[in-house]
This record gives sequence, C-alpha cells and structure tokens, in this order.
Amino acid sequence: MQYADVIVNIVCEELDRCFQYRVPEHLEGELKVGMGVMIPFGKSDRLIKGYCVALGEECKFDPAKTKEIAKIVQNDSDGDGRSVALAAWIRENYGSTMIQALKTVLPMRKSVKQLEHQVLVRTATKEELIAMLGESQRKHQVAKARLLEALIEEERIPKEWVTGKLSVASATIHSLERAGALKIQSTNSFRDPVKVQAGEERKKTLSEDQERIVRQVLAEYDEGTKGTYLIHGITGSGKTEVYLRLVEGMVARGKQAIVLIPEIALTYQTLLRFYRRFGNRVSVMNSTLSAGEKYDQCQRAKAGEIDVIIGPRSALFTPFPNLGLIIMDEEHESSYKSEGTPKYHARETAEKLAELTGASLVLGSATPSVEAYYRAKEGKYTLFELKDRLTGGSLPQVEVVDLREELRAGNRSIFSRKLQELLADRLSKGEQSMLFLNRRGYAGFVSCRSCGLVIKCPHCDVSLSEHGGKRMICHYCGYTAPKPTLCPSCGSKYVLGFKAGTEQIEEKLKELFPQARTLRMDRDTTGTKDSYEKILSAFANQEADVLIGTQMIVKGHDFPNVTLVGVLAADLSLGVNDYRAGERTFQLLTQAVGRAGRGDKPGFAVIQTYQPEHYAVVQAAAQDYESFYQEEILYRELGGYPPACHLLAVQVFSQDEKAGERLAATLAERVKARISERGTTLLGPSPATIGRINDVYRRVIYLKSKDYAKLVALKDELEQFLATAQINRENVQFDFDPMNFL
DNA sequence: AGCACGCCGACT
DNA sequence: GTCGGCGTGCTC
Repeated sequence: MQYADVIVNIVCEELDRCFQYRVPEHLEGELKVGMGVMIPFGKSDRLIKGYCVALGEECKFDPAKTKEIAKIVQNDSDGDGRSVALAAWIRENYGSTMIQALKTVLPMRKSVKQLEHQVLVRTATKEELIAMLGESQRKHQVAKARLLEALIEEERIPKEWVTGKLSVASATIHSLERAGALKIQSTNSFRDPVKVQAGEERKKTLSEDQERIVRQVLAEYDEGTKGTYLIHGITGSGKTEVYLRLVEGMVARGKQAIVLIPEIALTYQTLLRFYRRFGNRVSVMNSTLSAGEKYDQCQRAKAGEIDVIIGPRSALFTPFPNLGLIIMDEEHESSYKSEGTPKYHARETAEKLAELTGASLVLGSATPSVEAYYRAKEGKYTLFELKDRLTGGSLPQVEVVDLREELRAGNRSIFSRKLQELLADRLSKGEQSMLFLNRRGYAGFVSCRSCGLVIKCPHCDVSLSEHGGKRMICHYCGYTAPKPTLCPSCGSKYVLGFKAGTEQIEEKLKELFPQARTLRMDRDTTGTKDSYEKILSAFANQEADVLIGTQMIVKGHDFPNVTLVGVLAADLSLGVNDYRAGERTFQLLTQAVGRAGRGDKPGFAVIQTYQPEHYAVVQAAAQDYESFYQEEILYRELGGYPPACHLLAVQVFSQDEKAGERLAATLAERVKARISERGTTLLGPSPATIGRINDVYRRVIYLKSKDYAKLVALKDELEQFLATAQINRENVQFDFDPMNFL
C-alpha cells in the first residue's frame, strides 16, 4: 500500500502541514511528487485541492482514519503547476523539504500577520445597527449584540480584536456580513507603495550600444532562441533605460516581465522610472508589504492586471500567466542568495524559471559576479558591454596610498597626508566628501583595559557590542545586559567599549577639522527605516560636508557635489578568510570610487591600504574589471572555488554540543564512503566560524566537486539517510556555493 | 479557513 | 422536549 503526504491548498497557518492519504491502486505509479490532487478533507469530506509532497510505503497515521486520494488534478487551470515544478527543482538543487520549497514558491499562504490587517467596516447606518441590536437583544444573541454595540461605537474594528477580546466567532461575523451590517476588509486595497509622480518619464534616445542590446534580445526572443544575457555596464552607462525598453518590448508582445533589484530602498530612482513609464501596470513587491499584500499582488498578476513586477528575489515567484522576460539588476549582489531554507540563488532559479516559461533572462551589473562572467566566457550567457558614461561626468582620478609608507613617514593618523590635504581643499571650496570604512561586523566590543577580558554573549560565540553607552547588545541573538562598571574578572574599573569604527573616524575628523559638518551612517545611526533616507537626503541637501559610513553609503544615491571619496582601509574586507573576499573588495572599491565626480566637477578618490599591490585594489583603482576577473578566476581555479569548482556546505545545528559533534561526524562518515570517485573532496567536520548562536551549536562539513550534480547526489544521499535514521531535518541545512564561509 | 458537535437559553 | 445560535476544536 502506498501513502502520499499531501499539503493542503488552504490559506491558513494551522493547515500548513502535511496530511497523509492512501494512494488508490489505479493511481500507483502515476502519482508523482509535486502533482496536484483532489482530496476529501474534514468531517464533511468536501473535496479540496492539495499537492503531493512525498510518497512512501509507511503509514504514519491511524490507518483506519486515513482517506483515499480522489483524483489527480491534470489541468493546470490556476497556473500553479509551474510554481510546483519550480519548487521541486529548488528542493532538488538546494536541499530542503518539499514543504519548505513550496512555501518559498507559492505566495498563497497568508501568515498570522494578515489577520491583524483584516478590518471589519460598518456598512449600515447607525440607526439600522441600533435596530439590529434591539432585534438581537430580544433574541438573546449575546455575541451578535456585543459586536453590534462595538460597531455602533467604532466604524472600523480590527478583526483580531473582535475574535479575541470580544470573543465573537467567525460564524457570527459572517452572519452579520450577510445581514449587511458590516464587511470584512483586508488591507488589500491594492494601494501602490509609491505614489506615481506627475509627469511622464521622457524617453531617452538610446546610444548605439544600448540599441543593439535591445534589438538583439527582442529579436532572439521572437526567433525562439531565448537565452541569458549579461550586460556589463559601468555606472551611468544607461542600463536602466535598456531594461525599460526591453520590458516595453515584451509588454507590446503581450508578455509580462519580472524586474529583480537587490534592495528597494536603494533603487528608489529606478523604481520611479518604471512607475512613470508603465503607470498602474507595474507593481512593487516591497519587503515592507505584509504577507497579505504580497498575496494580493500575486492575485493581480494572475488576473492579468499588471505587466511588470519589481522586487527583491522573492518577486521571482510572481505567477504571471505569460512571462516573457526576467531582468536582474545588480546581479552580483549577495542578497540574491537566500539566507533561509532552502538557500536558493535567485540567478540560478531565474535561469530555471526562464527555461520553464520560455522567458529571456537579462542580468546587469557594473561589476559582474565572477560566476556570471565565467558563464559568459564559457558562452553560456551572451555578453554585452556598455563602456560609455552617458550621464556626463568623467570617471574619477584614483590614488592608492600605502599606509605602511605613511607610518614610516611618521603619520600615525587614520587619514593619510594625501587624504588630509584633499579634505582640507574640499572643505575650503564647499564641496562634499565621503569617507568609507569597509569594516566587517564587530565594532564596539566591550573589554577591560586592565586584564584584557572581552565580554561575550552568554548564548553565542561572539562579543557583545556597546549600545547607547550604558548597555551591551548581542547582534546575533538580541541578548542585552547593562554594561558593568567593574571588570567581572579583575575588578578594575577600566571597562570600556571600543568605539564603533565610524564613530572613531568622526571624532578624529572633528579634531583635524573642527569646522567640518559631519554625518555618520552605520547600523547604529540607521535604527529606524526612514532614518536611512533622512541621512541621505540631509547630505544631498548639503547639510553636511562629510558623510562617514559603511557599505551602505556606496550604493544608490547620486550626490553631484561629492568630489572626493576616501576609502580608509581597503584591506579590512580583504583579510577575511573567505574565497569571495577579493571579489567583494573589488566590488566595494569600484562602487565607492564611482561615487565621486557624478556632477560636472571632476572627482577624486583615495584608497588607503596596507596591501597596495593586491590585485583587487590595483584593478579597482584602475577601474579595470576584465583584468581583475582574469586574476580572480585564476585564484578560484587554483583554490578549487566556485565557479571553477562547486562547494556544498552541510551545516549541523544542535542544542547539545556533543550530540551535534556526533551527528556531524556520522554525516561525514556517511559521505566518505561515497566520495571515492575522483574529484570530490571532504573537509571537516569542524565548528562553524561562529560556533554557537543563541545556544545552538553549529558544525559544518564542506564537500567540493567540479561537478555540481555529484554534490546534489551526495546531498540526496544524506537526505535519505536523515529520513531513514529519523533525524529532524531542521537540524541539518544544505548550502550550495555559499556566499560566506560558515 | 470551514465545518460539526456539544452546550445552553427560549418558545410550542 | 426541540429549535437555533454560540463557542470550541479538529481536519490525514
């Protein structure tokens, strides 16, 4: 007897799990994982739709109570079939359960939050309600009366409050809805998050290069030879205009387009341009949108009310009926890789989706990821170059300063002499500067200056950071504690927090230039969502002379009056033990340098470093992507790193340190037996870089192979082992080609 | 979410 | 008694 795990297609949190059904004999062999099925559900056995998520011989439920699958749903009228197929692919290639994969792909599941956003709105007049209230009181309908009283008082009541505090059942609400007293309103009024600005976006004439890209992509689409394209275009080379034209072309062909962008806040201007061009046919998938609103966007897409969706990686799963084009802007951004489970990469998933739907895929970046460029070199992607800066302004002049040289010359300041000189010059001219510190992670840790004790989080293997002077906070688990006045180890009173990098720079800058007006932007100063925008717009309005910040300041906004960019310590992102360090540094430096000279005045950039000879620094200074790539790919090939080779990180989580160690060792043992084939190697198990977060111990095993399929096979092997050994899947996660060493 | 079941006050 | 609304809990 065969049994099937079925996930029920109902929008409700409590039903978001598997139900086991018997597979009737005539369907055995025909029913496959991922297929839609009709099943009798609940006491009334009403037929509802579900998806087969797993098949097996074992009955995990009371066999007497299990029901039989009614039939397989063949016709894909609601278009979910494609999403389920994509989920199956994600499950297979990134390692997760089918439920997790379906959850990421099907946006139908409204979360608990949705309930908060459901509001009961009065539809009858007060007089009518009072009449109904009298009627209810006469009939002793207490629940109805309670609700009516509330409704007379208040025009709009959150549904949660009614079902909770007033303890009114949903049946009662519905009966009043039928009686015409109220209506249930979800906050799905399709309100667009960005107001459409008056005035049309003026079409710009395309350069020859831009024109060629648009023509070729559309022509190949019409011929049916849809491919993947990579546009390597320097900042200001007009990639967005190309995207707009491509989308226009697709819309004219009756197709829809998905535009992926890394983070909505950073590309507000891009967003605006799409709004102006496509009006209400475009929609935004914002991270601030509630689950319910996201669901509504999907319904609009399914209904054909919109042609274009813009959003982060999850926008990929918008169920358009006729997808023709996927665009991925800033393709190299690490936010395209999912941090949750499954850890899918939007680029690869977009490729699969394009294949499933027959859409074209266009990637764009000023500093393409090594992976994408590699594929272009292999001929798998068509490469386009946009080398001219159309927005005016020239590329800034770059000078690399050797900090060792500075030290030898007796300059112990964090600002090199060149940078000091240029800062003074800009201040005197009233031009703006940006100082960029690419520090990673832990600034502001608290330590004892007397005995050297560093105060650590009791739940994680990281040090606590000073927060607001009096308290300490753990950035990983959120634990907070008051900052001790005496050292818990030696009793000394010299317990101090190390100043956050940017804060320190601001102080030193004030010492050097007391008259300079500064703005600081890092994790501490951007607590709330709009404080980020506030700081940027204050700087744009020239309310400050110098903006000091971390990664965040190098992306997005154009500041025409900025003529100087200083990178204070380029090495800080190089020293990290991570195969992507070089790539990340090159990208950051290129972006930082690109901030200078966006207006008519020429720009200047100073890169301070202890490793002026490092190729990432040299090539970023020269603004030479191709040369950087050549060196980087050589290093990746030698080291056996992606894209020349593939990596699979198997993470093991456990509350109990010893149990985690044992499980990791067992898994490694399991794999060892199977990696005799040449070209697959195993590293570890070893503790993860941060060995414990929130009292959960983490260990990691690395598997390395030139052949991605071999890693997938090993993952399958491990998944199977976990299933047969009855080990909770939540404790093991797979990460293919991880973005960071874990 | 939807549906049935059991509870409780009112009406024939 | 039984009718009907109300609240609770389960759904393979």
